[in-house]
Amino acid sequence: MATDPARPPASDATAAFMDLLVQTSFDVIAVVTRVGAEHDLSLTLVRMLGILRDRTLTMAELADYLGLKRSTVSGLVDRAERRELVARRTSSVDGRSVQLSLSPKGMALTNTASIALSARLSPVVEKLPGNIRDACPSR
Amino acid sequence: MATDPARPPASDATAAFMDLLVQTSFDVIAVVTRVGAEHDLSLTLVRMLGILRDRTLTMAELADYLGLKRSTVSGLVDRAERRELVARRTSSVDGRSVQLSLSPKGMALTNTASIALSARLSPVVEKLPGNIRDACPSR
DNA sequence: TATATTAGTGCGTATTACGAACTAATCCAG
DNA sequence: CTGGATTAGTTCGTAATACGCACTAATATA
Repeated sequence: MATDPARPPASDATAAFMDLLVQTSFDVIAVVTRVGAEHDLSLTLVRMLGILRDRTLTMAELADYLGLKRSTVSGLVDRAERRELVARRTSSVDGRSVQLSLSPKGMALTNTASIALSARLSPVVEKLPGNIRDACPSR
Repeated sequence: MATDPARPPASDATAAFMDLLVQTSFDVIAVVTRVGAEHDLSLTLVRMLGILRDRTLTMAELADYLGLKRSTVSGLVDRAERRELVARRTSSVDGRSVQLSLSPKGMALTNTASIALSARLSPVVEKLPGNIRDACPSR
């Protein structure tokens, strides 16, 4: 779960903040990965569903969002489509491009996983130093 | 651990904070992945080097740190060893177990990548809302 | 209209990850 | 002190992820 909080030169406070940022990020991603796995979703699939939650995108756009190559996304969408989480629809405007969107099933799964995630994330938030946690807008 | 009794219950604002946390984490991991890739290191390899930076571990211990199975770590270490980033040494205490440590080459690469990472992380920090960024020391 | 360009797909390969089966070393009961 | 259980790691087979390259089909442009 964790690269270690290797103590950086104590003089550089910015480096310490960076370390906290990286460490926290690894923790968060570990939680996302675990919650995803409990719903049979890889980290990449979680990201994909999260992105498609509010939009309809072409393959190329999705690849850009994910920072992946089109051939990679093609296979990703293949598997998601086989599981009926997303649907491909040929664009009516451009016969080459594909409009991707969440299926009802995909939407439901995304919502379920998202709720589970919030619950599991609180321990990570609790671990944050007070001054950062205080920036949490709930007060 | 214990929630401050004066603190109001979780709200939409907390959910927004969680979203920021997850989004920022994905951004950070993306940077780590990219910087890693520039040094021919996968995200998992980066984590592994980060962990081994300050310690010597057995395969089982490393697997625990990474949250991976031993068989997975075995292959990971195989490839890292082939690249002479880490060294396996049979424990003198227990003939079954292996002591893993960074090689000089692995240590050098870890330091190089770590410096590159700090530089590349600032844009992510810049993107944070002001009140959280203000919690960054030295600012 | 002929030729680029663009959108996606399919293929071969490497890495990452898992579980199950295996080997070797150590531990422990009797 | 010996033989069965445990423990540490490895190996193997499989699936998902990711890449680059070569390809098809559709659109754009010269």
